[in-house]
Amino acid sequence: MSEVLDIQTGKRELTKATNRQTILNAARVVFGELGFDAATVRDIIRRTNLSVGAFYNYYRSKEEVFDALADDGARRFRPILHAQAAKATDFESYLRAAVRAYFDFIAEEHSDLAAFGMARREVAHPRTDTPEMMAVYAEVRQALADVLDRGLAPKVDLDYLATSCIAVAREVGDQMLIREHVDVAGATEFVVRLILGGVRALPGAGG
Amino acid sequence: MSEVLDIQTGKRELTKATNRQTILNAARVVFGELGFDAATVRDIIRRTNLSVGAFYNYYRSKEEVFDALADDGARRFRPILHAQAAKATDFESYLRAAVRAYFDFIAEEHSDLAAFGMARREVAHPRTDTPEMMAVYAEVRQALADVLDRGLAPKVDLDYLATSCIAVAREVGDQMLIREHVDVAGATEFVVRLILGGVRALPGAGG
Amino acid sequence: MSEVLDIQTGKRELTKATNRQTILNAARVVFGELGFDAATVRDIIRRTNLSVGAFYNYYRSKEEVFDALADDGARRFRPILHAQAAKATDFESYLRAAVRAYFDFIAEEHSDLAAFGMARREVAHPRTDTPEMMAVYAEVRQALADVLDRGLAPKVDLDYLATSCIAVAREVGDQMLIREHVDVAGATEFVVRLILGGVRALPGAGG
Amino acid sequence: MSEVLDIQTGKRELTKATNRQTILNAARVVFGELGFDAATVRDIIRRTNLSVGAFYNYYRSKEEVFDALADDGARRFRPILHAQAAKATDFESYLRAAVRAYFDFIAEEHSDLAAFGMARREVAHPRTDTPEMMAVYAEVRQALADVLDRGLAPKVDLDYLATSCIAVAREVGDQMLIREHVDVAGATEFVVRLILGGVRALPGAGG
DNA sequence: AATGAATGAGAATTCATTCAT
DNA sequence: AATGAATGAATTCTCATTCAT
Repeated sequence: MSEVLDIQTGKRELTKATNRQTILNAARVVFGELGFDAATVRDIIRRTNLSVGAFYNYYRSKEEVFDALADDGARRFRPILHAQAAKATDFESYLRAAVRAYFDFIAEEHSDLAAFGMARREVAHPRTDTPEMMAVYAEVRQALADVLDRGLAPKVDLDYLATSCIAVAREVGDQMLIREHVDVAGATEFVVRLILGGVRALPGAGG
Repeated sequence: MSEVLDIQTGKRELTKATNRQTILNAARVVFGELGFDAATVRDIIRRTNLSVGAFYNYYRSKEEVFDALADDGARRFRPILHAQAAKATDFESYLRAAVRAYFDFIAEEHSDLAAFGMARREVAHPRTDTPEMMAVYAEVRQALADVLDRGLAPKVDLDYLATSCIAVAREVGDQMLIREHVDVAGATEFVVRLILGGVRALPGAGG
Repeated sequence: MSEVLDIQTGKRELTKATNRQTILNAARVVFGELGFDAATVRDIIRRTNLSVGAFYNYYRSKEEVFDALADDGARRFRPILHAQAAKATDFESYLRAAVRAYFDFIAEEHSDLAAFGMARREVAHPRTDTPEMMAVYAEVRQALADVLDRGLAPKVDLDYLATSCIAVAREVGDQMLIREHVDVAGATEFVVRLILGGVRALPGAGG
Repeated sequence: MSEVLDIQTGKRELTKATNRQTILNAARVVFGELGFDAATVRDIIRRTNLSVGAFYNYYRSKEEVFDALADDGARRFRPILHAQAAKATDFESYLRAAVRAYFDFIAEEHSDLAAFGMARREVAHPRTDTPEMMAVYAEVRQALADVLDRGLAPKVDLDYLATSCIAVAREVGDQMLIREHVDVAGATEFVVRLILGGVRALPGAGG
């Protein structure tokens, strides 16, 4: 009987995990399309087979899914980023690895969503920041700051630079995803060259 | 009768044009603080001497003020941008002029808002973009794209580049405004060098 | 024109006052029938010509109407009670005056409601305490305690006695209202005799 | 299988009857604390080892537990009351016996609840009546009415009187329970004297 | 025009009850 | 029987927009 229970419990647990993820996926799309404020809980559950009540079985509030989304993204991306960072020997290799990891991450994310039959629609008042991505930005920002902090002359404005790198990666990443053929390698190369060239041109930079 | 009222109340009756502008100013502040969704019409009129009813005499909807604000920004910024562009002789001088114009614009905007005594309150999910600024981004993006289109080797990915330039200017601009001393010249220099250096490093770029 | 405005304003103010009272009256009935928890805002506004929105124009929450109701009752009954108390020379005359005032008050209240075409229905889980009445009880309790405090031997348990008097007046009052012919004089006489006789029989009481 | 479970878990499986009682006990506490409306089924089962599903195996609805609780109280109290009534020879002895039995009952009930470690939390609109106690009131009311009906002159208003007696017993009972030292004898004496004295003073009463 | 109360659709959230396991 | 996730109607409250004055 305990075996039977295990199987039953196993099914239950599986369903629960699946539902949690289903809601999270739907929320990612909806927040991405509409932004936090405009997105309603009903918008989210409409994209699932679940009921309003089920939503609240899994998340205590709209805010909580939002946060869970951020956690989810950060949790999945952080190890990837760290692994790449460990292998890097200089700024260029770090930058290339980080950007590549980020583009791979969002490309995979993107195709996951696409597999769900979800197309990113254009919206009247665009808010493309998923909390997930915001968490990823924070990660990248910190890592960049760490590396830049060690390798660059003190005259470089670190905040400006970190923020610029993030911004470029983010925007080019979005552009990349919009295109028919998602070319991760090409986008990575573009960003790396642009940033490296730019950094070398900054006053006080080693180059 | 309005004359009678003027005399009685002792203050000049606001003209129609003035009222439109009053609402627009209030809306700029409120949308900047709360974003489109969270901002309510009552939030806006609370910052004026007008009534909800008056709001709807001047604008047909909340959305319409939002759009009007965007138009207003674009309309005010376009001549500035064009004037700078006219003086520019090469990509560097154009870039510097455009970025400088943009930073001047947002710095002025910023001090206007500050003059309203706005203590930017904590907001759950902060939105710093007024529709006005968003419109300005669009202007700059277009101008940059035009110039880049003419001046660069065909191999450069124009979308990526324009997008990157805007992103950098926008993010550095936000950083600049956050700081105690708003240093337009310094921020401009940073952005120009970064982008120029980066562009030169791109494959197919002239040099 | 100011005259016109006055009239208009006058009408406006009148409507507002009327609406406030309308909601209060409806709330009195609904809370009386269903109790605070079971009563819904929609139950209340259903008994008026107003909309949900109007409810929230006048009261910020369900709780606020509840409190307003208590205030209203206390505010209207307190002066009546005090006037009667002032004329009283001994415990009997005070008691009679107070009980009479209370019965007059609830009888009038009752006929007001009846005039609105509202009949007190029986309910599954009876909650007859209107916040209004609760406030009145508090008033009476205090007054009784004051009088008893002065006139009775210290051995009498004041809390028990005050509470008992209130309870008797309250319950007999409810019975009185249920009957076809509302006989305020008869009910008053019953209560006064019962309590007076009872008090004299208590140990330590003067009688 | 339940045997297997018993052995495995090391505790005796609760029988159906026990479960019913467990739920009833939990419900008594919860309804006492929160009242019918505010109490949720989950509040009730949270105080047991059972599940929501089990709740509905034993009772068809929240309302049904409420009623069962009332039945339970009435059923437990009726024999006590009747036993006392049997011994009574006149109105005074009956009254004393009935009041005493009632106070004993609620005192016991009260200490049961206290034994649950219940720190009667602050509740917005406190409800001290369990349905059980309400049923007991009804019992007493009926018994009193029966006796009064036989023993008093026809001029006495029976409804008023029965209602008054109940009201006094109920309120004094509540007061009694609030106090540090629960003095059943003292409270009984107070109520009996008050009512007896009062009854004798009524017009048409024998005394 | 200006006013601000009225409207009511729609949002987030709760909870009694059902039902698959 | 027991379990607890799923359901969705119902609740409180908000706010863009309308409209009588």
